Amino acid sequence: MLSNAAQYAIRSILYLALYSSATQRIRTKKISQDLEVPQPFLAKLLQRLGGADLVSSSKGPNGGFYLNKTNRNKTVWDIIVTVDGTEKFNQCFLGLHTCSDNNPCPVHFNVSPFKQIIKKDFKGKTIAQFSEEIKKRGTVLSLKDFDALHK
Amino acid sequence: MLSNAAQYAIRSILYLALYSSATQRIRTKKISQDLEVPQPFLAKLLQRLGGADLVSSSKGPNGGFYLNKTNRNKTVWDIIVTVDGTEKFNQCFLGLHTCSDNNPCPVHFNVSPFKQIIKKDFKGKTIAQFSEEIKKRGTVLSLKDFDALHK
DNA sequence: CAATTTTAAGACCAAATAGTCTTTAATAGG
DNA sequence: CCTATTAAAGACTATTTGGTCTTAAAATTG
Repeated sequence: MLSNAAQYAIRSILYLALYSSATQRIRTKKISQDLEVPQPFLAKLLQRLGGADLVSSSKGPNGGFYLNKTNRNKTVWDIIVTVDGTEKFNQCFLGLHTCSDNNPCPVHFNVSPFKQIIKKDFKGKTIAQFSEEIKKRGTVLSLKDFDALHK
Repeated sequence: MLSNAAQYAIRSILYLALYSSATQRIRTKKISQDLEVPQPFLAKLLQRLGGADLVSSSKGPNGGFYLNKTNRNKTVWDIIVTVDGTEKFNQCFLGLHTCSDNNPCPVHFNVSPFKQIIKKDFKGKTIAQFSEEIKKRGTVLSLKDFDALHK
């Protein structure tokens, strides 16, 4: 459903929400290792996310990426929109352009309600809230892949 | 979520379920026009579906594609598996290979239950049952795009 | 059995996504 | 102010998916 890029983006931003701050910046090398994502690809992606004001960065020694206040008030939906656009997410499961509640395809009501709920979830919660939730639920619910690795 | 090919495949097979029989075969040209799908692409796709025993065909004048008894007892899930494989469908929303109920990613419980329900729906109903349902619900619920076009 | 119509098969081309590499610019620290 | 370190920028390559085209083979009809 999401592109690799969007998946990487969401995971990176949640990672930065958990572990970075304006004074504790994180280099792409470390992020890519912890998230098991190709480093050059991630670098370019974070660059894009920077342009969309979803992450912050600074160059030079002790530079790297982090999230500021503004960044933390974005949503997962913002990330998806920036990286993949809305089209793929909203499109009919069978690819019919005319599909809607009034004019549904044969699987519309099997699929559509769920997509609405997921979308609402992703729109309604900020990155900050999301990361609080991850912390609260502990390691079981956390980004296991890199939580374990992070020191 | 599904590839174009899988979407075309599902729509084509439901179309054949509604309008074809062993004596009433349908040519790729007609199918592609009614479904608004590129004809050569569809031809190749139907060829593959034939190999997987999801559709039947015969060559020559008055030839074309149709569904036999066996074909009609397949499920939408069978189509998805044949065309796209199971991987994409079962994979974690954020792309984590370790993600599971025991070891969930941050969005696992937002997404996973829905996928299970959808999958169960698609596994549990035969093409024959599906097409009955489409007929029963009338044109409103039907494959509008081609239902309107089909004479 | 010849002509025509249709799928079968497979080589081919195009576009999107995924991923790499190299050069430049900014910044911190000695 | 020089050097090292980091992101920014953009050109480049690879892989996958989507889609086309051409030739062969099967079946029907006269």
